[in-house]
Formats: sequence, C-alpha cells, structure tokens
Amino acid sequence: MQLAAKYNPADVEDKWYAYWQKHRLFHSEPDEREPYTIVIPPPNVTGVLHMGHMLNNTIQDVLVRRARMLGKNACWVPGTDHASIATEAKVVAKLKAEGVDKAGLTREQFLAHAWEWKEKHGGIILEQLKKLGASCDWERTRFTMEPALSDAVTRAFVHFYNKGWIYRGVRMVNWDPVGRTAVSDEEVIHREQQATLYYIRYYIGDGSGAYLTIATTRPETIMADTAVAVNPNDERHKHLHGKKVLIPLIGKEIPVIADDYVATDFGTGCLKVTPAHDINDYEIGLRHRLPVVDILDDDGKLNEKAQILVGEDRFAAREKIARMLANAGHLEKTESYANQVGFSERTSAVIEPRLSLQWFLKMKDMAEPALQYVMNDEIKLIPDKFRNTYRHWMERVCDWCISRQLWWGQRIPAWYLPNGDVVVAATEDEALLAAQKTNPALTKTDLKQDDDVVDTWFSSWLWPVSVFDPQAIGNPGHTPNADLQYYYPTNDLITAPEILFFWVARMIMAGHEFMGAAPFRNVYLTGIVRDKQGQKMSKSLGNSPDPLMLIARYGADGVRMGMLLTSPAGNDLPFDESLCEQGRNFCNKIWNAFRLIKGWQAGAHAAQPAHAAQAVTWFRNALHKTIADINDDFDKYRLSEALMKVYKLFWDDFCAWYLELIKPHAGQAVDEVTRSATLSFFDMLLRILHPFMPFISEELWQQLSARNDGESLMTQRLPAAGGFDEINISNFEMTKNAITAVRTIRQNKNIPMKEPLELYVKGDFDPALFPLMQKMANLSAVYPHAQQAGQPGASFLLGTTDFFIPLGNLLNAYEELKKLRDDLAYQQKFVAAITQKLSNAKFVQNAPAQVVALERKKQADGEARIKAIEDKLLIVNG
RNA sequence: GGGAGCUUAGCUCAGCUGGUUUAGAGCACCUGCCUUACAAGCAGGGGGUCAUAGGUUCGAACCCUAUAGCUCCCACCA
Repeated sequence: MQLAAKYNPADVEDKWYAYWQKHRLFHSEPDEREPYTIVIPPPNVTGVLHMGHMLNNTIQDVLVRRARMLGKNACWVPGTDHASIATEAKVVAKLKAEGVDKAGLTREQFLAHAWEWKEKHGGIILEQLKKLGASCDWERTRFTMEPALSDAVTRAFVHFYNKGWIYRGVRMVNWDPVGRTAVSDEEVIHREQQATLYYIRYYIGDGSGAYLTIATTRPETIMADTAVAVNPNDERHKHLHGKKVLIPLIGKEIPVIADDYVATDFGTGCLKVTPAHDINDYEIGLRHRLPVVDILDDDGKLNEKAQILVGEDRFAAREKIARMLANAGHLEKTESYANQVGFSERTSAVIEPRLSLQWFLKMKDMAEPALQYVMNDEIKLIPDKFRNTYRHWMERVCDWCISRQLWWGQRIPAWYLPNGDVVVAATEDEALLAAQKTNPALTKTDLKQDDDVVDTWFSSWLWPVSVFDPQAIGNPGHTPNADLQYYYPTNDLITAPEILFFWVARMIMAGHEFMGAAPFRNVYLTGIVRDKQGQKMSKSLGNSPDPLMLIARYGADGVRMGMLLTSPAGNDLPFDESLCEQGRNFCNKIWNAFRLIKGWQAGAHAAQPAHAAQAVTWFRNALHKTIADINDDFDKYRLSEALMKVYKLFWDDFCAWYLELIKPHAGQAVDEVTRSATLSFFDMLLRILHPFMPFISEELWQQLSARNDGESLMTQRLPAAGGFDEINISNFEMTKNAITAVRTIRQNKNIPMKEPLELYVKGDFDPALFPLMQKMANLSAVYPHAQQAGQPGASFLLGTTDFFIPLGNLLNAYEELKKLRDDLAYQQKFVAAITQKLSNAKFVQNAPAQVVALERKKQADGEARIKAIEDKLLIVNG
C-alpha cells in the first residue's frame, strides 16, 4: 500500500478513539496493580471547551497515558460541575430572551427549565474532550448534581451543622445584584477603577450655616447614612463632636461621632457612616450602636427607604443625585479618583456590600490541618512557589458564606418551624422526626425548607471522595467501598492557580474531614493561556481560537504538542497557532520516517555494513540515555522539557543522523540485521511518543506489524531506561562535529556533496568511526595521520584532533592562511587567560583539586592546539 | 498598603550543589539546495555586557545589597 506523503489526522483520530473505547481500554477497576488516579477538575456542565481546558486536559492525558504504559492501573475520572450561579445565569438569560421572567416562575418550574437546559447542553464539553484524545474512564462519568452526589452534599451540611461549625447569621456579605445572591470573598475580583470623589456638605442642624464636608465615591448612599464620623484626635473637627448634621436633600438629622477608624489625612477627615452599605461603616455602626438603613433592593435599585430616587438603579441614581446635590448647593467639588472596586466573578456585576442573613461555615479548625499537609510536603504544589501563597491564605482564612440565593444547586437542608426554630436534617422525614421531639403535633406542612442552595464549591470540594463513594460523606461508620479504598488518595491534581483556594484548599479540608487523608499527593498548577499581546484568552475578549477548529486544522496530536511546547508548570502559555503548526510538522516527520522504514524489504541477505553497525550501536545508547533523561523530567513534572527531548530524539537523532546513516543508496536493500534493529527502535520511539501524541503513534504502531483485535499501543509498556555507553555517545558526538565541519567546508567552498573528498585525521579519534564519516560527508578515504607537507587544503580542529581536507586548486590559500592565523591568535589568548588563572596561588590553593586539574588540562590542550596550528602554518607555507 | 515571584538570543524558555575550554535549546532569521521518506523538508550559518550598579569569593547568570522594570496573590482608607 502506498502511503500519502503527508499525514492526515482526520483519517485516523476518530477511528482509534472509537477503537480504544470499544475495547474499554480507558476503563479501570481495582486490581492488584498500583493505582494511578486523577480526578478531572469538572468543567461547567453547560460549558464549551476553551484553551484553558485544552492545556489542562492535555497535561492530564499525558500523565495518565504514561502511568498506564508504566504498568499502573490508571484511572482518570471525568465529570461535570453543575456550576450553580453560572448555569442559573445562563438559564435566566435564555428565559428572558424568550420573554419569561424568572420571578414569575415557581422554583419547580424554573428547575424544570434548568434541567431541560442541562440535558440539551450538558456534556457537550465531554464530547469535545474526546476529540483531544482524553483517555478518561467514561464509564465513571459523574455530575456534581446527580442524586448520589447531591445527597452527599446534604449529609456534609448536616455533618458540619451537628459539629457546630455551620451557623446562620446576619453578616455583611458580598452581594451580586445581577445574580441576586450572596457570593463568597473568593468570588469577588478587585479591580482598580477610575471613580469620582464627591465632596458633599452636611450642614449643622442649628441653622447657623456651619457645615462639614465629607468625601465619598458613592453619593447615592447618603440617604442610608446614620452618622458622620471624625477622628477623635482631629483638632479640625473637635468642636463638632456630639452635634447633629442634616443629610442633604432629605434633611434627616444624624449625629457626628468620633472613631479611630477615620483617617485624618484622607479626603476631608470626615466620613459618612453608612452601616448598611459598607463593611467598615457597618463595624463603626456596631461600635456606636447606630441604626442600619438599607436603601437598596436585592437587584441594586433604590427602595422607598431612600425617600428619593426610589426605583432607580444605583449607578443611575449616583449621576442624578450628583446633579441634585450640585443644584442644591451641597456639592463642593468633585475629583477623579482611582479606587478598588469588587466585581462578581460570575456575573461581572459590581459587588454591593449588603447585610443579610446567611449560612456560614467556620474555617479555622479546618484550615490548620489543611495547611499542614502542604507545609510538611504530604501534598506537593508544583511549582512550589505556590506554597507561600497557600500558607498566606490559610493563615488568615475567614468563615465561608455557603448559602446562595439561587435555585440551581443543592438546597440547604434546614427546615423552619412555625415557632421560628430551625432543624437541620438530611431529609424532610428526618427533619419532621426531629421537630416532633419538641412538638409531636407537627406535620410536614408545618415545615418550611430554607429557599437557598449551597455554594457550588460546597459540592465540588467533595469531588475526589464522592466520585468513588458518595456514601463515604457524612455516614458515620460507613466502610469505604472498594473503589474508594483503592483509588483514594488520588495521585495528581491538575488545575489552575486561580482556584487554589476556591477548590484545592477546600478539597484538602474535606479530604481530611471525611477521609482523614489528603485527597491527592501532587497539585500541578498550570498557567493561563494568553494571546500574543499577553491578554488572557477568553471568549468575551474574542481572542481565543476555537479548540475544535485547531484540532481540525493541525490534528489533535499537533495541538497537544502545541499546548505543551512552552508551558512549564506555573508559567503562562503565550499561545500562538505556530506552536500547533510545529506539532503538525512533527507528526508529518514521524509519518515520513515510517514511510521510509516501511518501504524496506524484509529478508535481504546483504552483510551489515560497518557504518550501519556503528549507527545501531550509537542509537541504542542515545535512546537509552534520552529515556533516562525523560524519566527524570517526568519525576520533576517538567513536561515541556520531556517533550522537547522526545522531539529531538526523534527528529535529530533518529531521522537526521541514524536513518540518514543506515539509509541505503537508491535501489539497494537494507540488510536484515539493520532493518530489524530499526523496526525495534521505531517501536520504542512510538511508545515514548504515545503519551504526548496518542493518535499518530497508535496508527503507526498498528501498521508496523500485524496486531490482534483489541491490541493497542496504549496498553504496551514504555521502554525502561537501560544502561548506555557514555564514551560511545561522546565519540559519536565528535564524529558528528567532524561531519558538520566537512559539510561546512563544502558549503563555503561551493563543493557539491556529490564530489568525494579525502580526509586526514591526526590525533585522538577512533578509526572505527571512519565509515560513519565516509557515508555522511562523502569521503572517498580517511587517513589516520597528518597530510603531507605542502599540500594545499582546509583544516579544522576538534578538541586536540586535527583534521585536514586536501583541496588542490579549490583552495584559496590566502583565506586559509588568514583563518589559521585568526585561530592561532584566539588560542593564544585563551591559553594566556588560563595560565594567568593557574598562576594565581590562591586559586590553586582554594579551588577543588579536580577544578585545578581541569584548568591544567585546558591549558595543555590549548598549548597542543597552538602547536598544531603552528605546524600547519609551516606546512601551508610550504 | 502587605506578600510572593520574575528580568538570560528577535520570541518562548533551560541553566538543579558557584567551577565542564568561549552560556544552551526550540522557534524565528540568513545562505545554499525540490538530493527517490518528508519543501509541513534537507544542509550550513549568524545571533547574548545573563536588567543596572555595587559587594562576597581564587572563581558569579547562580550568593548578598541597592536601583529600575514586569507579573501574580492578598487587603475595608471613604
């Protein structure tokens, strides 16, 4: 069969993925082998694949496939996250587009729409991962809101409630007025914004015309002011302590209070105190027992307590009130001011600090052991610079607001009784039983369940446990099932640093709480995929290529390589399509090397030529050395470097040197010894390539020789690092340099490759390697001694070995002489520098013996080279 | 404001315990080649004051100090 000159990924990718699935090669069951486990960071169920997923999942697949080929029982558990707020926002938007308002729906109606949406869009992303070649155990696919996992979340809630760590209280929380829900501190992103600082006059209520001026960026909240505060030590305002001022526009009287919090060197030294809409003001309010006036509704519009601008959005109100204040003569001035504003991670709405009744989980007691796992290296963060960041956060962790005013998610298992009491239980029946202990007359209709759901992360922090055995959460006395016992703790977690606290830290806490053990051993933190301008690639910026389009264009293997080429752990990946192009080109190189080998006839009786025997010996050594190097890279999670070594091994060592060496001249056959050695090398190379480039390696492995149905490269063993001969490798290295030097002379002197040359070698060089040079540099003869005096030609030095090519009339004698003299001058300078170093008594005394010996050898070698050049100058000069 | 990290070739990065002749790689670039596996290729080549300035040391890309620039994380100054 004639193979095309170019590799066409589309011909093979779907075929092999289907084959792997058909033979259940991704599936894992506990057995006597050592497990290797990864749980996928579950993507949003209705999400689509973006470049971050591509990077993240390529890394996971490389690690999983490699572990599998190392003989481990590899299990990569896939799944999706219900992504409470993100999904609910999408469903709300979709309904809105259809003219349906969420407020007009019952919870049940809304959830019906949400599930419909999930069924329609859910899992698309998992299908996309298959295009990438992800070897997930799809039979184990989980969803964070499937019944068993939701029940585990509920039990976790009950568990912590009974432990006294979950409590309900009124606190200032981060309110997302678009999502109309509370969000946790970690879901707030602070960004600097150019704002306006308004200087507003508050007149003293005595009609004297005296006033003080406050500076604020939020004039629309003045109606919620319940005091104006000044620093007690601020001389400027001491006379005002205890006086009353009037809120402009509404004329409400509020006290002037003294509090240390107020800075004297900022603004005017007077602070409006708005306990309902600012966390600091809230705390001042608590200290001074100020009333709380909340003038904002949950959607960020002013309510009737504001008295004016009722129903206006907070930002519209800000502009309007500024004009009203100016018209009323209360606006002293405005100035531009850069301040930090919090935005919602999910909806991008400006976060509103808001007082509300929420559920919280105490973190202190969980943070401590979770910190220890990382500090004592039971869990390794890769790269380890994240240890500091992790510690910093864990040491100052605050209680976690876990309730969300949403419907899509696990509903909080708390029921309120008619008398206002609350019972927390895993089910309604259990809640009723508990309630009846105090009042036997109660029935189910008396119980009213909390409307809120829990934060998404309150479900995903259970993921490494619940994907295997959801019953292991919150069931005292439960014996972990076989899966959990076998696969937990998992080995590696591959995720983005952005969710180190959201998710990774909390998984460690949950793992410790429910399993008494860390959920994973290593956390590999990927970087952010950026475009050429350094911007994060995102759908909203429109600078992200469509991953499936990339796969169509460059092949999955090409894209995988593109993702891995320049992304060491923790580093951002400056993505460029040319990286995928390089991957595609590499695939083509592999393909063509195969075409060459495949074309050789078996059973040729020719004797193995000397150069081929040398080549086989050398490549075996080079291969084993590289395998050892790659193993070392993987031990250190240096995937980019491992890939680069594979790339060079295949392209440079195997194709450019080995194949070129053993390649017969046109029409000649390859001897059988060399041919079978080459096939065996190629087989090993495919194994090494497979974790990185699963499709092309499988395709070629299948073509390499007849395979049984169900056989696959992905379940073969990686070649183990064998011993190798360093001397042979370095001798070959020198041979390569000699060949390159001869080729350079050809190029410089315009001597075509077809024209054979002679070579004289004087000095340390193994004559056994002469045939290699003859083949690769087209040398008719190599003589193991110096040329005759007076011969015109070109020469070069490698180490202390002198090489000479007679060129007859091709030579430009003047040029050659100049080159030798330049060389001589350089060597003399070099030796002079070393001689000076060696004449420094302190150096000879203090430096280790081998360093001094090395310098001595450099000196001797340099002197030998000088001697050789001088000799040659004599010869050239005749 | 606090903390962490970075700065090595045009770009992206290695350089691990201070000493391996004159600091490496991939890509890009330049030159010559369609040589029967591959032009998505082959052969050859050029390119760096290791951010700057001091210091320690026999010896510094590497250790210390300062300066400049960049990045990330955390944080309630209106």
